[in-house]
Amino acid sequence: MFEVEATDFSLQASLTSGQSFRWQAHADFWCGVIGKAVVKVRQQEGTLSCETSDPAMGPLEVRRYFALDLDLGAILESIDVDIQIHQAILSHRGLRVMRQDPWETLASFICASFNNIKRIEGMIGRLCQSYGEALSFNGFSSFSFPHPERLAGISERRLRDLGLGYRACYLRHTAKRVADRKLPLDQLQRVDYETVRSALLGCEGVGDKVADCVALFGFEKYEAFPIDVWMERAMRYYFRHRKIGSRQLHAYARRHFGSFAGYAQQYLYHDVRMRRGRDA
DNA sequence: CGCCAGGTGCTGA
DNA sequence: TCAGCACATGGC
Repeated sequence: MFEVEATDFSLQASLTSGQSFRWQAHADFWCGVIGKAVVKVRQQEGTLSCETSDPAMGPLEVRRYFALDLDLGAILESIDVDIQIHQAILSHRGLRVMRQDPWETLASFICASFNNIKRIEGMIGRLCQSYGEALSFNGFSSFSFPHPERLAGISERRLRDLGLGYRACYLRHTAKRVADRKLPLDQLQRVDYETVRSALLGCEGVGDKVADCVALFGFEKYEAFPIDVWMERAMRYYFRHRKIGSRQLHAYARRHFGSFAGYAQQYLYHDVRMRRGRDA
């Protein structure tokens, strides 16, 4: 058991804002998996109390995962440029874009396309249960996210049996590309947004939106601005009646919000979803 | 039952 | 370049 100082942070908002799919809420804590570590986290005001199955998962790693090292105040100030985003910031202050594993993020958001969060969680849960490593900790059992090498060897049929639908072949194809190092995820860590984005677009099942999600949640590319159906709703605020292409919508968002547009996106996304009732 | 969900790929103009 | 369409599945 260890504690991590976490000021200007909302565990609840961060974990319910649709960036991750594997954390489960309990009475007064959250349970999830980071890498190979089962992690129990409880937030009491400015402190996170953590318990974990893996000694390699310490305060530094938790701090990194939840991006507690970033100056959220400065980021929010930079994107606080209109009334809509201002309201979203007031409502969800403390929401942070987490630093998730690139492969898990890529695989997860391929599954997320044209789908709802409830079902995405179910699909990914079954994927981990079937092909991940069993993990346990204090009565909690869970699974690691399966490696690309493992998923590359699973037939499309088996993946479809998990309920992945037509995404099964996309996931299999992408797992192969990563396993064969045609898509070297570890080398993408320090290249710029456009390079990450175009590399990801080479995968089947990865279009503009998925590439932006992976760039933002898996590669810390804060200028990425994923636009899904919820974000299109939020963006109507800026373009009332004018019909506008998604390409221009994207360009506008990046100009309007600046280099942390991805943070603005996450606040707006969470806000519009909370208002209109979760999931459909 | 019809509609919707953190879209993408393919086709034809 | 862009609209129109098919694609699986489960919750509401």
